[in-house]
Amino acid sequence: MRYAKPWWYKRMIEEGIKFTLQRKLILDVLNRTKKHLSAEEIYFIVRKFYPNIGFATVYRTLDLLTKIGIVIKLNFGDGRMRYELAEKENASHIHLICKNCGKVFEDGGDENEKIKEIEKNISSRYNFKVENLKIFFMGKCENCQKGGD
Amino acid sequence: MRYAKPWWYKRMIEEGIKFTLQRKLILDVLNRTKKHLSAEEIYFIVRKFYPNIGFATVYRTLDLLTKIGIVIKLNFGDGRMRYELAEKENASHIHLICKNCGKVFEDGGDENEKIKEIEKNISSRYNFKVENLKIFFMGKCENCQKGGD
DNA sequence: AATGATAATGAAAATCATTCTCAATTAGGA
DNA sequence: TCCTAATTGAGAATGATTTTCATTATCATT
Ligand SMILES: [Mn+2]
Ligand SMILES: [Mn+2]
Ligand SMILES: [Zn+2]
Ligand SMILES: [Zn+2]
Repeated sequence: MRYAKPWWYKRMIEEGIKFTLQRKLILDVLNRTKKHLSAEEIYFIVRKFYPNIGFATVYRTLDLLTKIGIVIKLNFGDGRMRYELAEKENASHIHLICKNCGKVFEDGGDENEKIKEIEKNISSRYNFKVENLKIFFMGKCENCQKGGD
Repeated sequence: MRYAKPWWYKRMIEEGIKFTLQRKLILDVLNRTKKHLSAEEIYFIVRKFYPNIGFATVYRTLDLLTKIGIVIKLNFGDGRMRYELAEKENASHIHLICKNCGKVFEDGGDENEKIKEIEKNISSRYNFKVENLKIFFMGKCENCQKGGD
C-alpha cells in the first residue's frame, strides 16, 4: 500500500465502524478543503465521484464522525451547520466570524498555550472531561470596519 | 419611577428602536431566568403575561436584540437556538456542554483574564473588532463520566 | 460459493425550527 | 388630531435535517 492509512481510519476501526467508500469519500473531501463545508456542499462534491450517494448518507456520516470526534460540527450563524476535520490531538483553532459579511477567519494557533491552560483549569475545576472546544470571536472584520457601516 | 431603567433600555433607545411591551416582557423573562431558553420556551412564558403575543414577534425581537448585542444567541447542538441576556460589558462566560446528557454548565468567570488577553491578541493580530465571544467546551460531565458510557 | 446476521445505504416523506407575508394596530412626532 | 413609519399577530412557507423502510453491502461461518 502506497500511502499509510490516515489517522481517522484507525479511529474508525477501533470504534468498530466500517470504513465504507461513502465515508472515505466524505472524509477525503473534508481533508482536501480549507473551507468549512455544509452537508449540501459536501454532498455535491462527493457526487462527482460517486453520483449515487444519498443526502441522508452524508448527514448520517457527518453525525457519526462528529460523535466519535473525527469531525467538528460548527454553527457560524448562516442557517446551516458546517463541518471540518478535527485536528489530530484535541487542539482546535479559534474562529473569527464577521457579523457583517459573514466571512470566517481562522487563527493560526498562536493562542494554543493559553487555551490549553484554560482547558486544564476548567477540567479540574468542574471535573469535566473536555473532548474538544469551539471558540468563536464574533465581531467585525478589517474590511467591514472600513467600508460597511 | 421606582426602579432605574435597565441598561438594555438605554441601549435600545440609543439604537432608535422602540421599547415596546412585547420587547420588555421578553427581556424580563431573559433577565429573570438562569437557564438558556429557546424561542419557544420564551414564547410560552411571555404568553402567561401577554396571551396575545405572536411567535414571530418573539423571533423577531430575539433577532433584533441579538443584532444590537443585548442578547446572545447560542447553539448547544440540541436542534434549536437558545438565548441569554448579554453581560454588561463584552465579558462572556464559558459554556461546558456534555455531549452525553446535553446538560450545559457555566464557568463562573475565573478565566476572564486569560480570555481578555487572547481577545486582545486576536484583535490586534487580525485587525478584527471583537464584539462578543462564544466559548464552548464539549465533553463529558462529571456525572456522565461515572455512570453512562 | 452459499448462508445468515448485521450494518449501511438511497429515495422519499416527514419533521419542525425559523422566516416570510400581509393586513391590522400602535407609537410618536408634526 | 393627523400622518407616517414601525411593530405586531396569524398563518403560510421555507428549508435544513431526520426518519422511514425497502434494498444492498459486509463479513464471519459453513
Ligand atoms: Mn476551522
Ligand atoms: Mn450562559
Ligand atoms: Zn466582514
Ligand atoms: Zn452529562
